[in-house]
Amino acid sequence: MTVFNFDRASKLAPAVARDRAETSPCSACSVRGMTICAPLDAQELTQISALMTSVELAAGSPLFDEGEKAGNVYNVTSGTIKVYKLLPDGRRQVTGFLFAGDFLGLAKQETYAFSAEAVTPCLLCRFPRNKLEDLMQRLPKIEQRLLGIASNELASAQEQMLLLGRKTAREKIASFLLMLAKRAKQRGQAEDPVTVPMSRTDIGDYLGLTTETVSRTFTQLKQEGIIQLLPNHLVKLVKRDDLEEIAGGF
Amino acid sequence: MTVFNFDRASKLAPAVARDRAETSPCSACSVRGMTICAPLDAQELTQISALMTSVELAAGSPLFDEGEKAGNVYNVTSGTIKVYKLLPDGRRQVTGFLFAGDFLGLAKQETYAFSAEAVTPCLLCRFPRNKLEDLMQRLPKIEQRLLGIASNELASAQEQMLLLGRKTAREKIASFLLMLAKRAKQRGQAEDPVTVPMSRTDIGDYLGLTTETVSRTFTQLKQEGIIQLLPNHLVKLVKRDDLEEIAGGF
DNA sequence: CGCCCTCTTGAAATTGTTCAATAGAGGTGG
DNA sequence: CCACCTCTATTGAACAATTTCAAGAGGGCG
Repeated sequence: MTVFNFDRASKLAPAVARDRAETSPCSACSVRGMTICAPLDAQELTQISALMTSVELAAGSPLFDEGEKAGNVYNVTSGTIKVYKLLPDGRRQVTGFLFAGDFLGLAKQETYAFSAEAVTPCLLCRFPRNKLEDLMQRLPKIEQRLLGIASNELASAQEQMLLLGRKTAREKIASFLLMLAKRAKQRGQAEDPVTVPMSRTDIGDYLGLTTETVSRTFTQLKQEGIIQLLPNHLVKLVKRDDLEEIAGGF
Repeated sequence: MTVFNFDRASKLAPAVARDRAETSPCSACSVRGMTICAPLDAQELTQISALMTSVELAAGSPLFDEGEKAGNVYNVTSGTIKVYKLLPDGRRQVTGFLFAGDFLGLAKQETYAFSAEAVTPCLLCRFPRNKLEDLMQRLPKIEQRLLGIASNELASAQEQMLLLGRKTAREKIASFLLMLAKRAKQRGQAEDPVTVPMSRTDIGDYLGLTTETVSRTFTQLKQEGIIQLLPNHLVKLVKRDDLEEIAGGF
């Protein structure tokens, strides 16, 4: 079994890493075009894949914790990861959700600035940071790509600050659903009945709301016929225009 | 007059740019060590300074607006800049304040993702983006530096999301004052009577609060003897430990 | 089939906002 | 140099959105 089969992961053991022997397994990677590997040719892929270890995570398993030594960076190949920060008393802010193709672990400092945990079963590619840095010296394309990724994340972070600081609960939920739809589309997945794999608590911690408010707002939108709550974590965006209107230009 | 005299700017015309003739004016730059120029030697400084134009901004003058073509990047050499996003109905989120030594204008996309405006009179170094990108090809050190800056900004952005999503007004104000003090210290300025150059409205728009709440919270902290509000936008952090306690691990 | 965890719903409480008025500070011109 | 004017900051009271506390319903997994 190759680790590059997606969306079939079930009954995964937590945080199992396995060595890889195949030559350039990356050539079969379905998310290659979206991530740090995108600008590399076949020969360079072989080089980077030599550094890579694949990691499986069961739903709910931690990938790393804030403050831990930042030894690795990751690429999500399937599943959903949440990234969060905690206050001393336990209040949590989810600062992002990561899906197939997303990059994770950028840290200028020696330690991670946030914790990361699997929301669903996940597959990731892991790269030791020091080795990747060595490779970057020889392949500046990677560094350029990383800078591009960081710029995009910075723009998203600002969008999220606008949401957290200035939007109402209703606007937050609308923005959130549209964001999920947009990102699903980007990675070639269905965007209309959009998959919402995370719990109400996670959504609340992402949007700066309580679970109750998230739940109430979903119900409200449902009763207005703007969305439908389907089984299997699916949400149908019945009146997408209304959602866009509510979200306020996201 | 060199543009590298700081803190004396007064009666500035808005957005005046002037060509520069001196060779490597950067050698006298007081913020060089903190910015993209940090890793460059004298000869490389000459190269980068050849691309540079200096810009003066009067307090309240815009530097650029969200959506505008992102033609330049900037380095703040003195003064305070605010960076913000707007909702269609005018609600504003200030996503950051920039001080001497800070870098501004990173944009993967063709257009700026935010607006920037001077809070106080400012001096900046301006670099055309395309020319800087050419130079980066030859001097990968710059790109590395930029990636480092972006990583730091990303970490700050996540800290700010935690603040916006999960902290109370009191905690937000405490965190804000400590952040200002910390950054003043970093650039070698007084950190105890800390300078708070921005208006209550700007602070509110940064912290996701109204001016009234900002004002009330300042008053409350003052009455508890935790801070003192001095003239000239100065705030004395009388009980810094209490502030740290209130801020909750920032 | 039943248990447990998540989600939903309700009512009360609270934080922060909104609306409104006053006080203060900085800048201008006489 | 002082008085005035305007913009910003402060303070108060009523209001509203969201949270908190509490209970019940639903759904998935063993």
